Amino acid sequence: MPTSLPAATAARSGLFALLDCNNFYVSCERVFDPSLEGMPVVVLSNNDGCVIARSNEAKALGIGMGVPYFQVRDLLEFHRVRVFSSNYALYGDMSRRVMSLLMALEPEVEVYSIDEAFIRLPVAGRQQLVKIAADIRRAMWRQLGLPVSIGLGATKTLAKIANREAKRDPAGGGICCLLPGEDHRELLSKTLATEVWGIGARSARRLAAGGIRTALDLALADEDWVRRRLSITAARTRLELQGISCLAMEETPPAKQSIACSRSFGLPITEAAELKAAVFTFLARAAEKLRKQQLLAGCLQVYVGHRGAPGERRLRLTARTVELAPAGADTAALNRAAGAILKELFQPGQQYRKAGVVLAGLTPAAARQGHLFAPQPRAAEPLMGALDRINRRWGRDTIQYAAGLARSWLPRQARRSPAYTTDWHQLPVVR
DNA sequence: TCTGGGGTCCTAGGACCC
DNA sequence: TCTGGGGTCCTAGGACCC
Repeated sequence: MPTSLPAATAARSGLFALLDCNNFYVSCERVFDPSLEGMPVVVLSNNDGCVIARSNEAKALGIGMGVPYFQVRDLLEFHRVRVFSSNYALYGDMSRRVMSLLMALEPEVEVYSIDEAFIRLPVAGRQQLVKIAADIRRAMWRQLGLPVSIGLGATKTLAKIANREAKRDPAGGGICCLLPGEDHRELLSKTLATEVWGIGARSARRLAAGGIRTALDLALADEDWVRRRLSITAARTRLELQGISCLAMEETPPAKQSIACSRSFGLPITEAAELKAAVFTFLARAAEKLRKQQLLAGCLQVYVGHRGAPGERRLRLTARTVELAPAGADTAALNRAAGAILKELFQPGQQYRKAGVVLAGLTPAAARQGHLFAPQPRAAEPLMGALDRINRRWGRDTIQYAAGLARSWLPRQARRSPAYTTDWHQLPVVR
């Protein structure tokens, strides 16, 4: 086993920075409601199911990430924590603003998630790099009102670790640089293996079985052992921790391989017509995304979630997949296929709690394949184009298929804030 | 009573072929 | 009684991410 880290090789390849918006959903709520500043705030997942974002004040109260809402409801009430249902119209729009501002400041940007982006930076002195990061932070705060943290490293994985440290240690001013040639062993030894990007609970258990508990342990572990006992992915992570970059920037997002839409229901559903209405609504959304990306779907999966055997806590999913020949993006044709699947899946008396659709086998619409036996589906194109334009102009579901109208399945959203930035009728009013 | 949603990638195992 | 081996493709399920 090697006892020291290999010399950093970043001079050739430059540096990675990771920008991460602090407590993003909470920060979005705070932008439009300053009374939330300094207060404990949490944001719930869809259906008000569990806690998915917490302000620092809420974290300090011991409210965990992902805990079911009902388990902490009393605690939240006791501490007068402000609770919000998730408002993806708002978060998605704020995310677009973050990313376009960042792209205006920096030439090489990879949007990694709704609240994170990697930035490629040239190798430079610490002072110069800190100034670049500080300028980005200041711009995000002044122009959008959002606090962000920035971590720098020779690899994406090290930039992730630097970012955690930037959040943890306020002395760094929201910035942490792990520069090539410097000794990061202390920070790596304080970072648990589970906290490393790409190492989940299961991998961490396997690593622990081999005596590997920290990021430093993993960086120094035997390559073959990691490769054999875990995976090629973990072996890459090991190299990344050593400062050897294996994960490149992806500035243009790769073409989607699947498009999905699913929801948990606010209340259990027992009627076939209600279940169908839910599935048709999800399909309308998925098909709209499909057409927006100018893709065709080659297969459709529909699944429904219901309670399993008595005593089984987890939701059980039942699914059917059909091939679509020819591939298409016509909502009416997808509805017909979904309707046929639902006839097979539906069981009277069953209580359904969730449903979803997945469009897969995606191909570019421009490369449409002819089909020997089925009629060409192009007739639907003008109709779908008009439908999308009207719904974009006048709001989602202005026009929809009648079988999708029933709304008994709608998720719970008891505490949602207004769509401040994406709906004229919900603009904040200044008095 | 009440536990999200949208993705990607890896692996193992079986089918199939020569 | 004797019963290959290696490669590819596909799929389901799991792990992981935010």
